[in-house]
Amino acid sequence: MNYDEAKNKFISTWGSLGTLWGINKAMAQIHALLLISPEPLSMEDIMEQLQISRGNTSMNLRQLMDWGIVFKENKMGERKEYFTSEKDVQELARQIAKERSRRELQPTIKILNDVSNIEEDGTSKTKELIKQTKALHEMASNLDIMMTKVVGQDQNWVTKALIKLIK
Amino acid sequence: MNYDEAKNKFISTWGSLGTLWGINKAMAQIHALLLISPEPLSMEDIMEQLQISRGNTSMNLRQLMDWGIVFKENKMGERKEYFTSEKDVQELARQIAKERSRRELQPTIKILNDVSNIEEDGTSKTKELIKQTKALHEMASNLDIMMTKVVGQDQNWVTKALIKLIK
DNA sequence: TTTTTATTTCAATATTTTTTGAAAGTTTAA
DNA sequence: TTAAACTTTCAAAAAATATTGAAATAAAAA
Repeated sequence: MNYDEAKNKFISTWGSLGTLWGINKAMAQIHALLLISPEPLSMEDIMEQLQISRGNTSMNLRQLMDWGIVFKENKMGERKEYFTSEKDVQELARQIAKERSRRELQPTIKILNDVSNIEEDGTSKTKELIKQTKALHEMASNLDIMMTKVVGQDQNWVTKALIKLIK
Repeated sequence: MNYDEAKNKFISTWGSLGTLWGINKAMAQIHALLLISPEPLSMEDIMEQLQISRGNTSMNLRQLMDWGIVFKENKMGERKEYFTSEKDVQELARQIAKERSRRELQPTIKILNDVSNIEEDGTSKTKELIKQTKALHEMASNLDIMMTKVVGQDQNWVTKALIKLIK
């Protein structure tokens, strides 16, 4: 496998993986491209390399910046904007975990809490609803703690310790 | 909030959360419904409660069974098939983690490994590709270990210990 | 066997999501 | 100013995905 094959394979894998996790293909591919690019890229560069339209590129770059994993850069003397990705994968994971927690997990936890606190009326269906949503609430809360705290902690203690602990 | 409101809220939340994680709405809603139902439900029951077609119900029930989180049950003397969900949320999480690992994470890890093993040619772009895919490979491998081993281990040691460790 | 009850399949349809591209907007340079 | 370089917006089009429903299949009862 040569460089170009490897690069394309990586970008397309990352792209289809993205859709599987609720991030669209273009967004995931732009991110992949920036992640492995040693130099910042302009919108033109990205459009050309991924064969996507200007509008698409603009919108998805914006979203990546909203996620806090892609940044604008200006080259002196140049009007054009350039973009780079967060290059430290540990920090990348931390940022993604933080955002997914904020956008999905925390709202869900809130709803599970509301639902599990309805009034007990003695019927089995109410009992079951309360029981299951309480259990999900506890699990989601634990997951939230893990996601926002474990990931991105210094690699050399929690993660490594944990993995040793379990192997 | 009364029972019906709470139930609907739970089902629709679970449904829209599903799409965000690569599981379609109907599938997630069927699962939610079964999860809080004290009794097994027939296809008719599900169709009626969620207002979805027979074909849709059949296909998504099949997928849920493929995921190993919904089971067929037969009531004696009855021809109809009934369905239940895995009720233990810990076991549910373990099963989902296992399947996602098998379907997504492991194939990705394999590709990251292939890509990160291309021949070093001294150029900065090749260096960067190798460096980043190696880092992602390591992270994905760690995540895979965590997902398949930590989750679903007896609640009262790993998870609790971990959470205490980090708080 | 034939009929009845229930489930599955899949082409057609509907819905949702993504992408495009051109017009409008913005910013710097002339 | 006006022009040039570049970016954003958004309605329309395209693509991807989910859903329907009726015909085919299966399995049990009459």
